[in-house]
Order: sequence, then C-alpha cells, then structure tokens
Amino acid sequence: MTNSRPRSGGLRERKKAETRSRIQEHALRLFLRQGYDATTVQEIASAAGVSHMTFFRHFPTKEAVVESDDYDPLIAELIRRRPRDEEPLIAIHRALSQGLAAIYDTDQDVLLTRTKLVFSTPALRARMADNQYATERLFAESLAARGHAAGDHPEITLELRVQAAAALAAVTVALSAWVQSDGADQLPTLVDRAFHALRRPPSGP
Amino acid sequence: MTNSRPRSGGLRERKKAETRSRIQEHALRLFLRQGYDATTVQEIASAAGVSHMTFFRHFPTKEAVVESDDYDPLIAELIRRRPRDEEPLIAIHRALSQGLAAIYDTDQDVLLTRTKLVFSTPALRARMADNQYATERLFAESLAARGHAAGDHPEITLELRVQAAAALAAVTVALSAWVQSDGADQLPTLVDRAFHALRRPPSGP
DNA sequence: TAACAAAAGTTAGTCGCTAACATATGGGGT
DNA sequence: ACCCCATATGTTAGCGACTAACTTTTGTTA
Repeated sequence: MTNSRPRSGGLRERKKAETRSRIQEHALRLFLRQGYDATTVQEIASAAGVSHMTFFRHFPTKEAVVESDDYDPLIAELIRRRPRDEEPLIAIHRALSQGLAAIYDTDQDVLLTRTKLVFSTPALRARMADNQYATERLFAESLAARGHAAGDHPEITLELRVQAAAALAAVTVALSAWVQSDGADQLPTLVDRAFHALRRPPSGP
Repeated sequence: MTNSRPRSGGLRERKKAETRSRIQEHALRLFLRQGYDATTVQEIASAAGVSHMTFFRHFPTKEAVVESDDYDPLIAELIRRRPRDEEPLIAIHRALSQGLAAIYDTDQDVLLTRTKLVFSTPALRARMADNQYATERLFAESLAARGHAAGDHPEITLELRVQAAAALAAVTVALSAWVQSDGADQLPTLVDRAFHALRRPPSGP
C-alpha cells in the first residue's frame, strides 16, 4: 500500500478549497443583504452552484459558515510567549493587543461587518458565546504553559480559568461597544479601557 | 367594557400553570433519562398528555424548558441594595453570595442536576452563554442604579459592563468547576475563590 | 487507459418550529 | 341559570435545518 495521501497542490484539493470559500462568500453576501434567518441554506448552495448537501459537507451547521476561530490559536501562541512572572491578566492583555494590531489595520472593515452580523443574530451570538468556553480553556492552558517545556502540561487552576474567562468577557464587551459605535471608536482603545476596568474598579464620583 | 383581567386564583390560571409545570417535569425527566438530543418535543408533549403545540405555547423553544432566569431579577435587586460607594465587583460578589445562600441549601440537588445537564448539552450551553449578555446589562444597570431614585437611570459605562461581565464569567467558571467535581466541592466556596482570583491575580511560585 | 477513491448529487426522511383554523372550557354580566 | 366571550388547547399542513443511504462524477495513480 503506497502513500495515498493527497498532494497539497493537487487539483482536487484546490477545487475543494475553492468550493468551500465560494460557499462562504455567497453566504456572507446573502446574510448581509437579506439577513441571516431570511437566507436558507438551499439559497446559499444554489448561489454557489452546488447542492445543499455539499454545503453541509463543508460546514457542519449554517452558523459555522460565519465562525472564524483562526485568531484563537494565534493569540494562544502569543500568550505562551509572555514571561512566566507576568500577571495573567496583563499577559493576556498584551498578547491580545499584539494580535489585534496585526489584523486590525488590514481587516478592520471585514471584522466590523462580521462582528455586527454576529452580535445582531441570536443564533450566531449564542454560538460565539459557547465557543468562548473552549477559548477560555485554551487561554488558561497557554497561561499555565508559559515558560515550560513544550511537552510539559502544568495544572490548570480555577484561578487561571477565571482570569482567562474574565479577559474574554472584557474583549467581548469591547467588541460590543465597538459595534454599537458603528466602528467610530477605535477597537484597540476600547480593549485597553476594558482591561483597565478589570484591574482597577473605579469608585464613585 | 369592564375589567376582563383574569383573577389570580381562577381555575383557568391554575390549570395553565399545572400544565406548564407538568410539561417541564416530564421534559427534565426525559432529558436526564435519555439525553437532550435524543428526546423529541413530541415525546415530551405525549408524556405530559398534551399536543406538541401546547408545548410551544408554554415554551418558545425546546431549550427554554430548561432555562430558569428566576434568579437574575433577584440578584439584580440585591445588587441595587448595595451601598453606592462599594466597588462594583465587591457589590456583585456580596449580592450573589447572598442570593446563592438563599437557594443553595434547599435546592442544591436540583441545581446540580440541572447545571450538569446544561453544561453537557451544547445547545443548552450556547443558550445560557447568550443569556449572559442580557444578564450582564441587567447587572450593569443595577450597579449604576445603586443609591439612585427609582425613576432615575444613570449612564451605563463600558467599565460597569466589563465588571458585570467579568463577575458572570467568574460565576460560570465556578459552576463549571462545581459540576466537574460532581458537587463534591462547595459552590459558595468556589464562587468566593473565583471572585478572589478576579481581584488579586496570583503571581508565580 | 483501467481502477480506485474522493467529492458532489439525489432522494427520502426526521425534527424543531410556525401559521391558520377549529374546538372546548372557564368566567363574567345579565 | 344562561349566554357570550376570552382563552387554552387540538388539528393539520408546511418550512427549513440537518442526516442517511445510495448513485454519479471526476481527479489521481498504477
């Protein structure tokens, strides 16, 4: 039995990837034009020139076509690179700002559009919120792994999980405020304010 | 046209409430016995002796039969009663502990069972996570309203929202750890630990 | 070019959920 | 007591997300 693994540059793989992104593009276009709920999977499939089954072979659910967890592993890696003695919330804040800066300047408009769609669609919002549980664990892991050998897996404490979850909550509120201002406020600034609020609760007037 | 509002003690209202809770009881029983996804609405309705339409007249979705936002308004009220100069995270922590104590001793088993179900069912988890956005706003409002007249609505700042969101994240992690320990750990203790982690990030060894 | 395997299509079905319309029943006014 | 109406429930038909089973098409590889 010879190696039957598909070549990375093969026609087959390329076509598959093209189909996938064609579906995704048409889906987003239709969602923005006529709303998420008002767009059927059949409609997206037809627009992309495929059957509805092909849609589900590429995306497990209708919601999945909007989700993009490309960022999570990137941020996780940046957290892992922070010094071990840095306070968890500071570490996440810096890693996040760093990662955000990398994409904010180039993809700002796309990010805003997509985030608006997610926040205004209950089904997508719920998905995003649930995905944060997985992200929380990933970030907590990354916090624990700072300054350890690659194979080493230090304990993930409740404290680390709380701090990862709080950081994610802060980012989410910042995103929400960003969307509410329709992109007028600068997202990095809002993120900074959110993390600041996490560390130093303001007292009354 | 005279007052046609139904009396609170009427037979009609009582029957309706009975039907509602009968549906809910059978639903939970079936979910626990055979799993959430493996239980159809039709099945629940039949078990409760009603048609599937009656189910949806009492609960907007299948998930709603598990959700219980009875606690949120209670906690919100407790937050509102905290002194105005108390730091937001402290205020939420105390209000929450107070509210939790009221129900923990009596409903501990039910709470654990239900929470286990929610955390182990993606659809329910996603719903719960999304509901937290509404709860976050409610708590932020309550924080802002402390020591103000009833009709007065002070501004809800980004900072307050972040703190409310962080507090909810802390509680959620505590609940998750509680479920993971199968109720062996004390929930109030876990909540205290979670809030503590929020305020004083531990440094490395 | 023959043969294999991955990708896409076809079809039929389940389940959550809604709309429209029909029926039953409790509660108030007379 | 009776009638009338509002409200709770039932029936039926249908849409849309998603799955399973099977067939057809199409790169790839020997």
